[in-house]
Amino acid sequence: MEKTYRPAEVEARQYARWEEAGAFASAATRAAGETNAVPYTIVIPPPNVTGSLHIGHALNNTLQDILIRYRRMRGRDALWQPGTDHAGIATQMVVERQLAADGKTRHDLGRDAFIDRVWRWKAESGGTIIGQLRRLGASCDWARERFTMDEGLSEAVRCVFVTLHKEGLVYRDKRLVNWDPRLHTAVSDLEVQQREEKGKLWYFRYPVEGGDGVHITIATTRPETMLGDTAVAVHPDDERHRALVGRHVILPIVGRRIPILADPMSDPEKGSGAVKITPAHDFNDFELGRRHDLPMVDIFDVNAALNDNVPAGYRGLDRFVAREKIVAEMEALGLLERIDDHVLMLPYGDRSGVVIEPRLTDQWFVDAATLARPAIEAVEAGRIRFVPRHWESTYFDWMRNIQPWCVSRQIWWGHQIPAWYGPDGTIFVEMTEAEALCAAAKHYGRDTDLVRDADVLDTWFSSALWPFSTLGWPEQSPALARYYPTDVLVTGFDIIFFWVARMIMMGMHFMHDVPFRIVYIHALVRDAQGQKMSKSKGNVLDPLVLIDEYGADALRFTLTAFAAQGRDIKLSTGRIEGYRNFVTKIWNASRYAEMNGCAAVPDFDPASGRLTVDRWIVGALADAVRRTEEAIEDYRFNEAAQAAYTFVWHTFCDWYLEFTKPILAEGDAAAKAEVRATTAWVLDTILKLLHPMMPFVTEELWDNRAPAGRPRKAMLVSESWPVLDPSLVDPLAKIEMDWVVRLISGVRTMRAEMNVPPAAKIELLVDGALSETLRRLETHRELIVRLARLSSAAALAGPAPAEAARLVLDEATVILPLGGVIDIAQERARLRKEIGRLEREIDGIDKKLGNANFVARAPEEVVEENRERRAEFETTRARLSEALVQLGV
RNA sequence: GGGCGGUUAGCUCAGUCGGUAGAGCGCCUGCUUUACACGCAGGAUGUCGGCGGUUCGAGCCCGUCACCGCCCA
Repeated sequence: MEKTYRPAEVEARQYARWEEAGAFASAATRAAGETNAVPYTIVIPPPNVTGSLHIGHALNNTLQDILIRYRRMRGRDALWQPGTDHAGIATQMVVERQLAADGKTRHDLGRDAFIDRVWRWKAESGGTIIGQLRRLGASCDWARERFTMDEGLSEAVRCVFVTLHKEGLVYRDKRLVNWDPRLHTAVSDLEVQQREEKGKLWYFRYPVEGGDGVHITIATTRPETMLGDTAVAVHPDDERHRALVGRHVILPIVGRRIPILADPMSDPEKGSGAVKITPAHDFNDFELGRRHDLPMVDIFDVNAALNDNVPAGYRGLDRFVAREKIVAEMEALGLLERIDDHVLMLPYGDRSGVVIEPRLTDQWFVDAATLARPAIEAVEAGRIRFVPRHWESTYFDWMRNIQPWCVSRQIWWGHQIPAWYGPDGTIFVEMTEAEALCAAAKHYGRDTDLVRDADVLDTWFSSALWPFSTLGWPEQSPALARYYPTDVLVTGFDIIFFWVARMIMMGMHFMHDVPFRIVYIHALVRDAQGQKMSKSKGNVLDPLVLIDEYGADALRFTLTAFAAQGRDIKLSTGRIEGYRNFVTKIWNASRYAEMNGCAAVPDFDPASGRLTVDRWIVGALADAVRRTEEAIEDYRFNEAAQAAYTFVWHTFCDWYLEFTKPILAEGDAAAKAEVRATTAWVLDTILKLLHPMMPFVTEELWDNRAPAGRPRKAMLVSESWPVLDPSLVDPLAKIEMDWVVRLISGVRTMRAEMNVPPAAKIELLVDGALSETLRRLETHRELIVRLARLSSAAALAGPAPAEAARLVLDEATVILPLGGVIDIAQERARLRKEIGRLEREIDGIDKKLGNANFVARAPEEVVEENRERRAEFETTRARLSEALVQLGV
C-alpha cells in the first residue's frame, strides 16, 4: 500500500466499479424487480439543467447519500431518484446568449427552431451537474434519471393543468404581476429579491380643483408613475387633510381629474400623509383601487417604457428617463415642493437583475389557497414532519397567507400551456390539440380553428409533481405504487416556499397522500467569516476544486461533521484539511493491519474473544456503531460523524492498536491469532460504519484488505450494515481497560511534568492495591511497561523510596521512584496544587451536603453520588498529603 | 414593524432528562517511538451575553434587556 491515500485515481475507479455492478439500482431498475425488501425512497431536489455543483449542492447531496447508503446497507430497497429540471428562464437565457454572440435573437429563429436549439444545447452541455454529483459519490439510481421536459413528465404537467382547470382551480385572470421588463415575462414573487437602496422622496403639489391655488402635497418614490395616478388617498383620521376628502385634484402634466379619498392604507406618519394612487403599477394601490372602484391606467409597455396612455411628450420614454423629465417639468411648473433622501426597498428580478415592474396582464393562476388547505392539514396532523421542527412555523405562515400562484411565463422553453382560444376568445383547456378542436366543434356546433396559448408554465409547476411524476404518474405504474410516498426530502430552507410547499399541495391533491414523511431542512454553507458565499464577493469555495485538492471523502465528512441542526456551516479549507487527515489516518491503520498480517478470518465471531483487550474493543465498537446509527436515524449528522471519528481515532488507533503491539511482537501464538483476527474484524466493521459518510476510501480499503486469493463476496456498497448485539459490550473489560488507560496517562503526565527524558525508562511501584488491581497490573504489565516507557511495574514490597513522585489511582498509590531525576521542590509544588484542587472540590460538595434542603429534596441517587465523590476526593487528598509528608515537608 | 435563530475556551461549535462544562482547530512543551509529522505524547485557556425569577440545585426552564444574523412587511 501507498504511504498516503491518493483520492483522485481511486475515486474515479471505484465509482466506475459501482456503476458497472449496478450497485445503486433499486428493485425497480434491476431486471428481476422483485424483492421482499421494504422500499426507502428519496427524490433528489432536481438541480437546474444549466447548473453546476456548488457547495450547497455538495452538502445537500452528501446528506442524501448518507441516508441512502445507510438504508441500502440495512437491507432496504433504496431508491434515490435523480434528475434535473428544465429551468425555463435560466436555460432560455443561456441559449439566447449563444445566439446573441452571432448577433441573433430567438425571434430570428422562430419558436420551433429555437426550441430545437435548446434541446441541442441540453444534449451537448446540459446536465454537467449530473457528472459532478458522481464526483461527489452520489449513489443515485441513474438508470431512472428524469428531466422535467421528458415526455412522461410533460404528460403529467398537462394532466395536472387540465384537471385543475376542470376543477376550477386553474383560471385565467387579469391581475397585477411582477413583470420583468428585460425578460418580458411575468415572474413569481419568490423570484423577486427585495433590496434596500438609497433613493429619494419627491414631494409634489397637486392643485385641488376649484381651490384657487390650494394644493395637496403628495410624496412619492416613483415620480414617473404619476402619469397613471387615478386618486390621492389620505388617512381618514388625518386632521390636516380631512377638509379635502371628497374633492378632486387636477393631475398636473396629464390634466386628469382624480378624487381625494380617505383610506387607512395611507400612513399619516410617512411623507406628507397624502399618497398618490396608481392602481395599475403598485400592489397596495391595486388593492386600494379595487376597494374604491378606481380606474386602472396602465402606462407601461413590455419594456417598462411609457405607452400611449400618457401625454405625447412622454410616449416611448424609458421609465427612468421619464422620471427625470417629470421631476423637471414639475419643478418648472412650480409644483415640486422638496426632495428628501430616502431609503427604500426595490424589487429586482433574480435572473435579469433589473427592477421589476408591477404590471397588469392576463395570466394563468392556480388557486393556491384551496390547494393549501389539505397541505397545511397534513403537516398539522404530523403526517409530514419537518426536521428541525421550527421550520413548520415558516411553512404554516406562508401557506396560511398564500396568494394566487401565477403559473404562466412569457417565454418559449418550457411546457406550453394546453389552452386553445376560439375566434371569440372562448378557452379550451385539453390534453391535446385534437381534444381541444373536438371540444370547440361541440361548443361552436362546427369545426373551428383554434390558436394555442403561447405561454409556458412556471418551472416550479412541473417540479411540484416531481415526487410522483418521476415514478410514472399519471400512469399507475408499479414504481408509483411501490415508492410513493417517499421517505424523506432533504433540502435548504430557501426552497420551502418554491418547492416543498408546492409538492405537498400537488401530492395531496393528485395522490391523496403526502409526497414524503420527513422534510429535513439543512443549513446554509457560508465562508469562514460567516458570509454568504457569492461570486461577486469572490468567497466561493468550489466543491470540485476541493474534491481535487482534498478528496471527496474529506469534503463529505467535513460537511457532515458540521451539519448540526439549526446552525449554518462556516466552511474553510483548514477544516477540510483536518478531515483529510482523518482519511489518511484510516488509510494508515489499514497499512498497519496489512503489515501485521491482520487478515479477515471467515465467520469470525466477535463474542469469542478471550483477551480482555479484544473484548473491550469489540464492545467499544458496538457502542460506536449504535451511537452512529441512532444519530443518522435522527438526522443528527454531526453526531454520527463525531461518534465514528472518536472511536476510530481516539479508541481504536490511539489505544487498541498500541495495546496490542506487544502482543503481536511477543505474545503466544493463540493471542497473536486472536488479536490479528479481532483487528481485521474491527477494521472491516469500521469501513462499513464509515462507508455512508466516506464511500470512496472505505470501498478502496475494503477491496485492498481482501485476503490474497479470497476476494470479497460483495463490494462494500452492497454489504450489510454491522448489526452488533449489545451483549458484546463487556462492562468488566471496559472497567479494566479504562484503568489501564488511566494508569498509563497518569504516568505520562507525571513524566512530562517532572521533565523525565522520553528515552529514560523508569520504575513503577504500586502501593495499597487490592488483589484485583494487582491482577490487572499482572495481566497488562507488558503493554503498561511499553506505553508508559517503564523499566518495570510491580507491587511495592518493603519501604517506599523517599524521593518519589506519587499519583493516586482509585484505592492504590502509584509510586515513581525518581531519586536523582526529579526536582523535589517541583514535586512538592505539584502535590500542593493538586491537593488544593481536591480541597476546593470537597468544599463544594460539603456545601451541598450541609444543605438540609438538598439532602431532603434531591433524589437519593444524586445525594449518594455526591457522598461517593466526596469520599473519593478525600481518599486521594489523604494519599497525596501522605506523599507530601514522605518528601519531607 | 412582525417572526425565527444565535450569544459556551483565542477561533468554529457540541452539550440528551436540570445534578462533575466538552470536541476540533489554533496555541505552548517534548518526541526521527518500525502504520501515520496529514503523526505521537503532554499542557494551558471558561463571569456558559447582562439582570431578575423558579428550584435543594440552572449553560439548560421562565421573564427581561443588550448585541449579532436571517426571513417577511
